Amino acid sequence: MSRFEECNEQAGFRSCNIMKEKYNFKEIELKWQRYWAEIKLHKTDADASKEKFYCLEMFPYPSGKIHMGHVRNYAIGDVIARYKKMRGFNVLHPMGWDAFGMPAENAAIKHGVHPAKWTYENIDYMKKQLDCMGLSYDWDREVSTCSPEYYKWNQWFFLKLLEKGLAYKKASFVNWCPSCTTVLANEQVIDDKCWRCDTIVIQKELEQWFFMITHYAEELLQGCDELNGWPERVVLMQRNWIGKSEGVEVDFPLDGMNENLKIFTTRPDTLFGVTFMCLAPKHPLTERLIHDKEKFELVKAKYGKMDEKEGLFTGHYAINPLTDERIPVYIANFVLMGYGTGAIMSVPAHDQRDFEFAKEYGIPIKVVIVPENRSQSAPPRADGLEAEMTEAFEDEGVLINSGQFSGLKSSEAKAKIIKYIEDRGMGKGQINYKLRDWGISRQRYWGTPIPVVYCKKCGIVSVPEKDLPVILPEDVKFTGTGGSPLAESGVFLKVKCPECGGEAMRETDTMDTFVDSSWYFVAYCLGKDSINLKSEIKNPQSEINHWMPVDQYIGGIEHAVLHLLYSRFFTRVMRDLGIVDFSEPFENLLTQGMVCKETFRCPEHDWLFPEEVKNSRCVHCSKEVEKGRVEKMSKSRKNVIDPDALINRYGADTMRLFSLFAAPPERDLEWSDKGVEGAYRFLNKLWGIVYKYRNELCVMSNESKQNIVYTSFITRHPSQLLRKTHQTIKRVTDDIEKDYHFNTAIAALMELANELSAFVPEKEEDRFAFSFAIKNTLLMLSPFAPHISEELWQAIGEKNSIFEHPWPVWDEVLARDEEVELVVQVNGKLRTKILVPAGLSDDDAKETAVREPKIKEMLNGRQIKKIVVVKGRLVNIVISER
RNA sequence: GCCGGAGUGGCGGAAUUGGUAGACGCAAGGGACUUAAAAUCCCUCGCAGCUUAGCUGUGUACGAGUUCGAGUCUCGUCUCCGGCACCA
Repeated sequence: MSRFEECNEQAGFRSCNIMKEKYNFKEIELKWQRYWAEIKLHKTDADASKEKFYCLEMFPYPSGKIHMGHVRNYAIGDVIARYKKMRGFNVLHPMGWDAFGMPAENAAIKHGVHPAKWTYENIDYMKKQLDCMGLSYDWDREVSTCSPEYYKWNQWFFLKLLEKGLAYKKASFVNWCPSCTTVLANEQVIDDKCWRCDTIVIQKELEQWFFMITHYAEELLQGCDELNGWPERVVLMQRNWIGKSEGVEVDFPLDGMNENLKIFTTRPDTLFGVTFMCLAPKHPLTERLIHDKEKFELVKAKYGKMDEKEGLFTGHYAINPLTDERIPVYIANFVLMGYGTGAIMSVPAHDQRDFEFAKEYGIPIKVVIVPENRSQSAPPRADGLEAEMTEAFEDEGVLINSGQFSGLKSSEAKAKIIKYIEDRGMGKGQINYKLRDWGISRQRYWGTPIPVVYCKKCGIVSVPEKDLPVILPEDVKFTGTGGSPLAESGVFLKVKCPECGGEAMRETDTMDTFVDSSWYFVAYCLGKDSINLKSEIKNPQSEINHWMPVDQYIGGIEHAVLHLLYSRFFTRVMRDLGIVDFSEPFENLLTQGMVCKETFRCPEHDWLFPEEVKNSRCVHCSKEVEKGRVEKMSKSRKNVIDPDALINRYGADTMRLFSLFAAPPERDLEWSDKGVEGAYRFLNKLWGIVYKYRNELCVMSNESKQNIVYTSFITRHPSQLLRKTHQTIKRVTDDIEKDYHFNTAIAALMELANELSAFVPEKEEDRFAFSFAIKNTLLMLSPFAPHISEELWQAIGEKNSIFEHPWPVWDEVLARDEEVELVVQVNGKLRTKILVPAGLSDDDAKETAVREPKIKEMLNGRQIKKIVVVKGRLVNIVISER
């Protein structure tokens, strides 16, 4: 007795084998979910005899309930996981919870419930929801980032980074959300607003912990070349975010002061065109240079305002080291302190911002670059000063008015000028990145405590490894009035210094939750209760190295920069710690599109839920509703569909099928209630076909167990249905393999089902073909709609789980059509189609086409210039015009 | 502004990579079954015209081009969506 049969017997799952007429999804979905759990169908262990496949979907934040975005994400992942399993891979398919975060704390403030309680209750509920979807997770590997067993390792990473000098503390201006009373990363600020609550973000100076991601900037950039399995646009966004630019740092001596002004430029070829210098308002030298305090405050206030250029002449001059010219020094609001040196050389002729500034303040504009082919326009003035320009010339070209470098092309000149500068000690070549170090401090409770203490005597002391985890205290009040709640906790705050034993205070900030999600994918490899990264260092039997990298990662495009970049950074840190032996965590990435729906708005009641609209009128006031555009489903617009309601009404299989059928995974999906009905109809139709022939199919299925008889039989009796089945296997397999185009795969299955429902098996070979077609339809449908496939599989007399059965293979010969439609064109225009035997030679095709009466008539009296044949498809006869 | 991506029926979307445009689904219209409705099944379905068993034009945002042949390739224009945005 097989393992499955045993389980069946015990659990009684297959004891009642009488098929019902009606498709009762509620009954069968529950039945199979229980069955799969019982036999631990989805449990995975490392198995050297099979090729591994790590299928991972981005884990959710346990906000309370799953939404359609999750449904789509996890349906896609589940199809891939189940398909790969049937293809013989040993598939790792885990799920967990990105469980730290602000909503839990907000709930605590609002409702007085502890974040832990709130979070774990949400996890319980959402886990049930995921199970109701029939997802094939190995729950034995579930992780929750808010558990001390997990966040201990965040703290461990922190200590390792601190040891390596890759974690440090500095005072810095941070993006501060007054509403969330916390710090935000640059990436969390969108259009000057908080990504979560849309409040305007202000600048505030705080002591912050940073991870030195810039240490890996170049490597993270180079690594982009290897991300062949990622969507190009995501790779591009990563590259842009890192933002490498090559140039030179040049020292401009300040006239009459024993001081240099260091600037960075990517255009050393324009150095002869410098007519002023600009400093950022926060540049360390500004305080010493300015006289007009009042005006300075104005400029400072306009820092970061994009629309206005505001400057202040300091009265000081710098010396251009190449020309010895005296250059006026300004303070300007548009110069950023955070990039380069915080000071720039300004070349108004060749930089639009400088140009606008120069016009405003009456500064000369000196042209030093001309287009390479500038013979047609007027020659530049000898002094290079240009009054007539209307905009800067920012392209590269040929140098003029540039001393010994005049006449050179920009590219050559850049190299030569950099060398000239370096040789004379005026500066040096320099590479800058836009990428900033990662500020990880958050003034919040519900996150990983940062494991350091502050001792009056010893200063910053890290918590010894043996004392990890530093656990979040329970005695915390959630008032919502600013600052870190941990600072209020008596038990937590006071601590003995690990070094001197004296009085010390704990760090009260917690870590950005992006730390949690930067390594969770390796935690799954180790399993729920055995996360121990330290023992993974140089471990020859490493489970992590066995399963990683992730073969297919699936998630939303919103993580194109943040999460993915941090994960790539952490993977390199883990590599340098000896935990992993690779650099890129995600081999292939699929970014699924958003789930969208039209919006409804009532003149009186504002946004309406779909169920609040009846016949285009508001159910509350009967006013006509305004139909808005199709937008991403969001609670604020109320254009949402509740997965629970959908499962209740149509079942998980229908919900999965529709969300996979309506659009290819990477594209946005527009929700359609009618479309869902279509998916439901399809499943009902299939149910009806199997029900109608259930008795014959059972007999067939048993007979077909004698494989040899079966195969030789169908080979001797090819039929249209058999051919269609083989063609469908080919199409579905190709569609899944080629970029996971599930929508067309499902369309092919619908076609086959249409053929099945029209088919009336009469002769014995018909019944064989029919049985074969049904079996394969179910096998191919099973990753998409697992419950109904498993149920019908049982109904046709199969004894084992359908997911134990390998994915079907097609036979090229049997898939081949006997007759093909030959398109006949005359001068590229379709004139007729004729049915011809497959494999017709080109000459025969030509002859057949020319002999066709209609074509013959058209050719009458004209000269055939040539005939193009596309084998088995088309004949194009090119004739002379009349 | 810069960098990407996209534009195909009433709608969601197909089209073997240069070879029948509109697969599959939805909606719509007609019919069958039914006392009736729902469900189900069958038929029609890009647009226009005609001498209407059919035929002829025309059609993949717009305009050119390459080719025997273009939704697909090239150039130009427009529109929409995303990312970055004073990065020197």
